[in-house]
Amino acid sequence: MNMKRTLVKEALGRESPMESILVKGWVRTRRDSKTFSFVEINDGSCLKNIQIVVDASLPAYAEIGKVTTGAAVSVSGELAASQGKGQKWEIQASNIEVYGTSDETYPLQKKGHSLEYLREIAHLRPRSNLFGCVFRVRNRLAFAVHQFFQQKDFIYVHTPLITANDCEGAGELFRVSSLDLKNLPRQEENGEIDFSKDFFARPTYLTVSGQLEAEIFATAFSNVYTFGPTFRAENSHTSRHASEFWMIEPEMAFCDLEGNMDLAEEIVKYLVGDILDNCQDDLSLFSRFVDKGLLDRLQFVRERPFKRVPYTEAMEILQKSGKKFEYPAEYGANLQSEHERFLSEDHFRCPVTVYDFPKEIKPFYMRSNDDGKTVGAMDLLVPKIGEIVGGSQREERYDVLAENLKRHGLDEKEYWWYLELRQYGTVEHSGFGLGFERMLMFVTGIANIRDVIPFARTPGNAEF
RNA sequence: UGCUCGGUAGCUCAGCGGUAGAGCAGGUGGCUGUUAACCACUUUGUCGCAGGUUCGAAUCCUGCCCGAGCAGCCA
Repeated sequence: MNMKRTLVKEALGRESPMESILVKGWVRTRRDSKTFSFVEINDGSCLKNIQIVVDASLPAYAEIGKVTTGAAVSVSGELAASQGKGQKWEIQASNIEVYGTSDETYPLQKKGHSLEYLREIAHLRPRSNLFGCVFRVRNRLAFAVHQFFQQKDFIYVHTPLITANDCEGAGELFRVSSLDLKNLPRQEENGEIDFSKDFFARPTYLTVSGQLEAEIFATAFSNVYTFGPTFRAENSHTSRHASEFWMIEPEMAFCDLEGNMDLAEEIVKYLVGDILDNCQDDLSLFSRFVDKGLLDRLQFVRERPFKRVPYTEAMEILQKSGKKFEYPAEYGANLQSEHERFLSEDHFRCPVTVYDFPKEIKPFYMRSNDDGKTVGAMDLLVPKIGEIVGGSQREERYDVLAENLKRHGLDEKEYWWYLELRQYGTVEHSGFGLGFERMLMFVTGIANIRDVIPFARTPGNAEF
């Protein structure tokens, strides 16, 4: 007979016992008694393990020595109310079969491990409690992103990962090439590398943003979003930067900066609320072991309105704060990490959207305001993490955009199609980038971006 | 890339000039409807690598490698 396997999540959520049940998973721990053993099994479907009672009178008990932490097993038996405290259900085993054994060298012993150590065993850490929670929440968060936009009839667009755009000013790029590094073709005139011989007949890179292409789709579908990987070759060693990360980039036609800020705040609240409603068990582990204030902060973010403040006013707040900053808060300067943290953690004590930044510190595509000094940019800052959203209203006026390209030293010809969007049926439009991993850090309380990515890519690290 | 901190048993860490320790994990025995089980006993080390100082270096110095934090860049 072929019995259907039941997931641990489903078994533990049962209202009634089951005469026969089959579960499969990995052994977390075993406790032996004289006449029976307790075995706890986890299959990743939820944080909790299911307790198996294996009586010494069973034929299979002869093999109980193989049922060690880390082993893959299959258990059949009866789902019954537990006689002990601590769990509602347990399985009285009639048979237990070991698929793959494990031994004392198994790196994930049933003791707390440091995050740094677990990072070094990225092939096994998903089997730990903490990372099980992280990646279940990651899954749910990705689902919620799509749900949010689909409910609003945004069109999901797949923008290219390989791009010829190298001058967005957004950090270093990874080059994509199929040229033989040991035998590079050279231009006769100047000896420089001849990229016309390369695969795409031009220099190409991994994308740092799908925004420009998303703008194309927004001027056809009105409301669109991208959700995919992006790449930055910056040599950053911080807890919030990775070389490969996922970004969510909505782009909306017929939408100004205010509508853009509305959407940014709405999605942050929505995602927080969705995780609060659907990942309670996982969140409870984070709030116990990672960040005691997590649940309060998430509730707060879901319920309370965010603050909104123009850049100029933000600078005044920083100047009047009397606080000594390493980098002085002066008009024309970028908001430093310490400034962002002061605004969201000390002054407003909630998420803050700063908008209307000096044009000198922002990219060419942002829309010039009538004051001639600022552009319609916005950053959404959250406590502990800082910038989680960065966006702007895009310059939709052909002449102004062409002038901006010139001012930034960029070649109009390279942006011919971007300019043509302003030549044919141009319209005000806006969008932003939401860092998926930063959102996940915010929602889980995990402090290091390397611990919310299954296999993190950072400078010098791409093993798994 | 700059500054700071760190690398000692499988893991977490103590030792900081006199020749290597604890807790946990593992092993053995006992006990128990147990639940990060408990009790007793017990195994384990190129002290990151390479030089140097010293009678003697895990300990001090130099270089290198690796990791972490902060800053810049940004999401």
